[in-house]
Amino acid sequence: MRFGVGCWSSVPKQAELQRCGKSCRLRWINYLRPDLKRGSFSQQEEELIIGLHEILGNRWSQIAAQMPGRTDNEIKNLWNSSLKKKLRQRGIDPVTHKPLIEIERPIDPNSLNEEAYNAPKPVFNPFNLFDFQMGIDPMTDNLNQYHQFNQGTSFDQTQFTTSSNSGLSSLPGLEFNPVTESSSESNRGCSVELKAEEVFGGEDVDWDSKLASILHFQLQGGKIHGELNEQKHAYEDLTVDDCFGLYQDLL
DNA sequence: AATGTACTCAACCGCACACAA
DNA sequence: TTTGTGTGCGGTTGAGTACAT
Repeated sequence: MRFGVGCWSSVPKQAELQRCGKSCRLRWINYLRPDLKRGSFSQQEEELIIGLHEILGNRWSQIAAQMPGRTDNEIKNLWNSSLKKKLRQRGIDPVTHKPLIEIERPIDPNSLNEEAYNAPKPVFNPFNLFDFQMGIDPMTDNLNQYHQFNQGTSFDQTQFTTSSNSGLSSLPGLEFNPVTESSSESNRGCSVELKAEEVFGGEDVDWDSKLASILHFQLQGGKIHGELNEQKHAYEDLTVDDCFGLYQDLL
């Protein structure tokens, strides 16, 4: 309080504490900060977390950034202890946010063998991909991502390479906010600015077109490398359902 | 009352990144 | 370019507590 939030490694020295700076920082962020909300989460807050998680995944710090007075640790604990269970009770898969009935579909004996069928399936989260694509041109740089995608393996988003953001700004319905303050960790690697009302479908948000744009964009990544050349004209004017259908076909 | 189980929450750990030297 | 340091994030752990048996 006396010297402001700054060099945490100096805090235990100044205060003569038997703690490391990292531990002091954590204690401040999760407990001592005066702007923290106390008490349990309201129903509204829980629904907001579910909505944000659907879009952001386990990016607790980014979720917390949308909820003043709540910490990432607090939200993470709530999710793991309570919200995951609530979603399952509602018949929703907490990882994909899709109905469980879609995931637990019966085995088709004419397709894959049972072992292959039961193997973990990659989860496609277009927003996750998109999050890492700020300042990236996957049309030219993310061939590796596309191959992983095409092989049905999990995505390794760390393998995205950076170059320009050409091509991104032309996508309809999407706004970009390239990060400029490198010191701001809450902004690191991220980019889609999110408002709570948008998560709940504010009137101005057209999620259908956003999703369609993102999925269309991913599929174009394949088209440009020739793998899907024969279908290249089919990607004009895709709907969300079309895109998800194509994605499933690719898997 | 004793024991087992489920749950919550603060804290720890390992890793990644930014930045300065 | 390399290395060391500081910092933040997400996954995980373990102590404490409430409740059931």
